[in-house]
Amino acid sequence: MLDLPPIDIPKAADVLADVLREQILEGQLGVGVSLPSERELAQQSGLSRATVREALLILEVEGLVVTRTGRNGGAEVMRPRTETVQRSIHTFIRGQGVRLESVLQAREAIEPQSARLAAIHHTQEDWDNLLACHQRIQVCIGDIPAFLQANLQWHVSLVRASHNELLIAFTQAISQAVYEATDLRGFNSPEVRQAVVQAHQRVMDAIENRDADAAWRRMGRHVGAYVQAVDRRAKEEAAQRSQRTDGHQRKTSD
Amino acid sequence: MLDLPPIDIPKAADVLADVLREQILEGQLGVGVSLPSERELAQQSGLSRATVREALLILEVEGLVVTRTGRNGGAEVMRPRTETVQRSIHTFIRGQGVRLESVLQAREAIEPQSARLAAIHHTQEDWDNLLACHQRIQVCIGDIPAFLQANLQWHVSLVRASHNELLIAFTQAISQAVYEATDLRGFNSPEVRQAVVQAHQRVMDAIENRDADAAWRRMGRHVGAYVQAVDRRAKEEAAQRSQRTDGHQRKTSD
DNA sequence: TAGCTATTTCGGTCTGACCAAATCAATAAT
DNA sequence: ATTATTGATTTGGTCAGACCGAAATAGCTA
Repeated sequence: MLDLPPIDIPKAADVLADVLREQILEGQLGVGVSLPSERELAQQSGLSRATVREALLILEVEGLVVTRTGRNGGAEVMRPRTETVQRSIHTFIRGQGVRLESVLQAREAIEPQSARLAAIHHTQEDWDNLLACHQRIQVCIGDIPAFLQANLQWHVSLVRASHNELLIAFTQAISQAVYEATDLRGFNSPEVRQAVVQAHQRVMDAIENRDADAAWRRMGRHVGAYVQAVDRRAKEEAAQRSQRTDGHQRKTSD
Repeated sequence: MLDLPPIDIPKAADVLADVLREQILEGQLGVGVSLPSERELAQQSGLSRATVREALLILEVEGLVVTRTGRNGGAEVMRPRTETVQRSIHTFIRGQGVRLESVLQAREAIEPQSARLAAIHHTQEDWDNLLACHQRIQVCIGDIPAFLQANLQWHVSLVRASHNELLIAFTQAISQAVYEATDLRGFNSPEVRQAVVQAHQRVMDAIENRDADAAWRRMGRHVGAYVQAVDRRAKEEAAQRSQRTDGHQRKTSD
């Protein structure tokens, strides 16, 4: 008796999407090139228009094409943008219920290296952006939500200066998650916010001097301090939940 | 004269996808729950079945549902898997033409932190997997492709031991890209491969002793050495390309 | 009871139609 | 001659209805 392993019949739309994706990634279909119209693709592939539409939709969700309507519309090949990766990571974090602790650990890995590379590769424009963010933070130091928003932008600006697309995509996704999960009360005290500004200043000094090691070290301390602060708050709240209000308050710093 | 800003008419399928996605991520539709059939969703939403199918396809590409055929089939809610993030990053790297240099820089950021966390959080099972990979590498040390494949698995096993889903997803995507872009000639000499094994051994010693700092430091040196080796090869080839065959050969070492 | 077949309920695919948006070309007004 | 207007054309977006194949269930038979 023949014992066949389970055979998977791929869907027609998936097959077509695979073919087109490969052609795009292989470079045979350059950025900006317009694919044939759906009706023509259907005729060429021998599939129905509905199936062709499914394949194109897959590529669109993957960020490989944009489709415009109207005459001379259709699917146009595009570069995958960082936003696509960002969306995917963000969905993963939400759907998987990734804890803030894990997100911060990833940030602890990525941002020091980003600072290091920024010190080496930053341009004048990068520096101007970073400086603008730094000043915006100081202006907003009294408005906690605005402060956090500006803080996020500072981190993104910094990693942009690294000119490493992967780190940029990772950081944007992670920063957004951190921002959304941040407990505002952690920034209640003005001293904490002032400490953040000073830490940023130290990192920026290193970057301006193109001192890669110092930038790396100081950024590591900065994000590390944040992790510890969150850790401390979590423990405090756990202690409060267990009703043992021992009455002594630790001071949050940096 | 009225001056209207351009208004965007969202596609029906996108709107439906947004609604369903939000319900899934919000937790109102738990993992494993089956959505109504396409025909029923069409009736409830007042849209056509084709539009409903489009919305479900979007969610499927995003890794939020799986759809099975047959009676009692349909779209079932699932957790986004690391594979989804992996695919997205992999597409980004290929489509954007991210240089190996940039990928290695990202790896340089992620893997030392992974080793650090692995030293802290690894279980017996993690350790067994890591050891198995380590031994497989030594068995395959004469077969360069198999060696590289086993090497990749060692790195993935290590980051798995960190129990940080984000770092795991990042590393899987990055390692795959590194593997695909690796120039086999860089591992021509047995000394290089032996050095890799020894570096792994040192990292594993630190992990076994739960020495987080040592694991972090040694992993940093290991991937840093890899970056430098690739750098050196790139410079050599650049020199060769510029026709200045100066006849003196540098020796590659880890 | 065990095993087989028919039925039912699904998604996957196809056909063909119509609508809305974007473009282009021909025409009319200045 | 140039500009404004208008209609035709192309193309994606949506819809309706049909059929097929896969999978679970119900019912029938041995």
